[in-house]
Amino acid sequence: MDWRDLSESQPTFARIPLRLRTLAKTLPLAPGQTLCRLGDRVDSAFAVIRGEMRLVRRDRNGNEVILQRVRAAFFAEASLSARAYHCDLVAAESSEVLCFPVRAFREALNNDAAFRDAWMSHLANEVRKLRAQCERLSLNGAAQRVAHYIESEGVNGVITLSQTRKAWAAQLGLTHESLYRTLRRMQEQGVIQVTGARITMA
Amino acid sequence: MDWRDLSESQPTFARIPLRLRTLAKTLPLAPGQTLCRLGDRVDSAFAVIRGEMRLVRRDRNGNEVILQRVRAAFFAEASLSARAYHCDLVAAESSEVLCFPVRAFREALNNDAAFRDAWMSHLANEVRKLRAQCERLSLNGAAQRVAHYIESEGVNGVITLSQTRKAWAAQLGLTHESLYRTLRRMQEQGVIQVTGARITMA
DNA sequence: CGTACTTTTGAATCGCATCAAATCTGGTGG
DNA sequence: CCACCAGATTTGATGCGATTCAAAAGTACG
Repeated sequence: MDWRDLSESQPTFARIPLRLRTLAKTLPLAPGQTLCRLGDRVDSAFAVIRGEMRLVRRDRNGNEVILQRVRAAFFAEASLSARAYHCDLVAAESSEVLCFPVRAFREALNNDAAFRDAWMSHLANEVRKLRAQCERLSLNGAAQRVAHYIESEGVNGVITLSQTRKAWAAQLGLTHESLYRTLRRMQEQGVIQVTGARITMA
Repeated sequence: MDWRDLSESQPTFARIPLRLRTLAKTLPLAPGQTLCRLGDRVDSAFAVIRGEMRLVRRDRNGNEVILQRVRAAFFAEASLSARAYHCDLVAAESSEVLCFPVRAFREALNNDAAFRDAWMSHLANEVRKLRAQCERLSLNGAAQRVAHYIESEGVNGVITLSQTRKAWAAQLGLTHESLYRTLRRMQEQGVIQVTGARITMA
């Protein structure tokens, strides 16, 4: 996963103005390395281009509470309109993060209408996806979650998975064992039809 | 819940330019009434001011799949940058919806910098809240979800609930019975301290 | 060809949902 | 002021389904 790959999954990237692009710095991070801490003054906007970043807080016993895990995406978008970061940003594994100077980022949003539109539509799209995801995760029953995923992420009851089933299971908030069994059961009952990476609601 | 209440929970409302405000229309909806359908041309941006709206799709058997439930908030934000709505918008109960002409809304975003900033920060904030919510819902164990909620939504391990516990349970993806039992157990184990609506991590 | 990872199946366990019912609460109208 | 009602809160008993641990078979890649 590099800048180029990211441009495909995150179309917003293609709209980043050249000037802002030249100001971006790629920062390699070792596993466990901290990018910044709660309370630090916001000076950069970030995107993960390789690996996984975690937004964490610590309770008074020092236990980590994971607020978010991020792969191949912008993160901490809200810090653009904040003074200080509201949590720690830590690399979960060996990762690479793209850093944009926040001042230049804000200016670009103000001056470049195309970039701004892309950014707003990126945010709105995230909101839509995340709300669907929340709705899905609050369903109980693995089968219901699978059906919801196909209906909401697929096209006309058909979906082609672009990830392993193990990763899909994690996204659905299930163990991979549960997902495998559920898919088999649903297929047996004729609710879905599985052909490789292609799944169809019957 | 009316326009005034909404302004408190949704600060974005205060930033809506006067001109756009005068163009807004309040639309009462009966339970089950459809506001618009998948494929309809986008002509309005919406906010629920009373009741509950649902964004739904139907599978080929006609079963409703709820993509989102919305109370007291903007919804279908992504339709601002779309041609057509991507799902049905239906009132779950007797509701009131604020409708903004989408053209005027887009113009306001382009011309009014303060409104635009408020809107972007609204969206970014939604993204942050929703990502935390997803992370929470993918935890298993009621106690973990409660702890996560207090750590991420509270301040320094303390939270004052502004809703009934039943509603909180729903938000956590639990039955209210589970939540009551979990709170009692956590209190017995000294993990939290409950004082009315105020809950403190020990 | 070996290694790492995914996919698949099995068995045991545990926690949450579910159903049921009692109590408590705030708000309404008599 | 009290009776009453709707909804929230609380506790109990039961069953199902997901997790967990274990292990085997399949698959991609160097």
